[in-house]
Amino acid sequence: MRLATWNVNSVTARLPRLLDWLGTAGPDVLCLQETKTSVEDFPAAQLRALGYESAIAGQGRWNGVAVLSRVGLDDIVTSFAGQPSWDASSPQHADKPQDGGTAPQALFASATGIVEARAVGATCAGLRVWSLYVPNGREPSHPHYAYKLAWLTAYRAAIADEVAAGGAFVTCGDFNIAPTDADVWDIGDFAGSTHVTERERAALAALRDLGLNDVVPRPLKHDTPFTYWDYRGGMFHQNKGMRIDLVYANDAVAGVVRDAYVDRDARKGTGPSDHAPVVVDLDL
DNA sequence: ATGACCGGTCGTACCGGA
Repeated sequence: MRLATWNVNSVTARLPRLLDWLGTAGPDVLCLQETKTSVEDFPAAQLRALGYESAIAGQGRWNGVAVLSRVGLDDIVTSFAGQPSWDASSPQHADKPQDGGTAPQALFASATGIVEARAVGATCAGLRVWSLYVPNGREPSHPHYAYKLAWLTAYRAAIADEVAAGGAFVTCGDFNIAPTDADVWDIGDFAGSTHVTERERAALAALRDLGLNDVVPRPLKHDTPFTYWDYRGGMFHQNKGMRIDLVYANDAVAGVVRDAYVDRDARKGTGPSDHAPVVVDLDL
C-alpha cells in the first residue's frame, strides 16, 4: 500500500497538479490538508474519475482536510471526540490563564466558536487513517497557541483507545511542529517562534507515548527531509525548509515500512503548494 | 537568474499561513 500526506494549500487552486500527481505517484491513500473549500465544492467527482473516494471535512475559506482512497473508505468521522472549538471573531475568549487541572476543551467552549475542519478519520483496507491539520499557534503568546496545545491534548485522548487496540493505525498531516532542531533550516532563526517550542514538542512526544512512531522520510536531495518551504525569498531553492508534515504510525504500520520519502519534485515548477507530499510504502 | 509568495474573499486591502 502506498500512503501519502500533502498539504495542498487549496485543493481548488491545486487541482490540476493534484490530479497529475495522483496519476504519477499513484498513492492508494492520500491525506490532504488545507483544502480551503466547503464539502459541496470539494472536487470529489474529478477524484472519483481517477478511482478515488473522498472523506471530507470542509468549512469554506480556511482549513479543510480529506482522506482519498482507492482501496476502500469506511467508518468516516469528520472530527474527534472532545475536539476544541475556535472563535475566529473573538479569539480572546481563549486568552485565559492556563490551568493544568482544567479540561483543555473547556477553555475553548464558546457560543460562537466552531469545531474547525482539521481532522478526518477513515478506515482504508483495514488501515485506520487520520488526516490532521493542527492549528498553527501564530505566536506563543497568542490564544491560538493555547488552542494548538489543547487541540493536541484532546486529540491524544480521542485516539488513545484506537491506538491501544493494536490494529494498523496511522495519523498524518500538517502538525505545524518541527520535532527536533534538525527539522528546521536554522534553529537560530526560530527564537520566540512557534513550531519549535518545548510545549509543542512535548505534545508530539505525548502522542508517541501512545505507541506511535515518527516515520521519518528520506530526502530526495540534500540531507534534510523538509516538507515545507515558505514561498517567499527563494526559500525552496536555498533549502530553507521545515519538517512539519509528519506520519505517526503504530508498530503494526511502522514495522512494515518499505520506503518513505519527501516528493520535493511536487514543490517545483509553476503553481506549487508550499508543502511537498510525504510518501510511505507499506508492506500491508 | 545580481531577486524572490500565495490563496481566499460580499476583494481592488487584508488576513492567515509558519
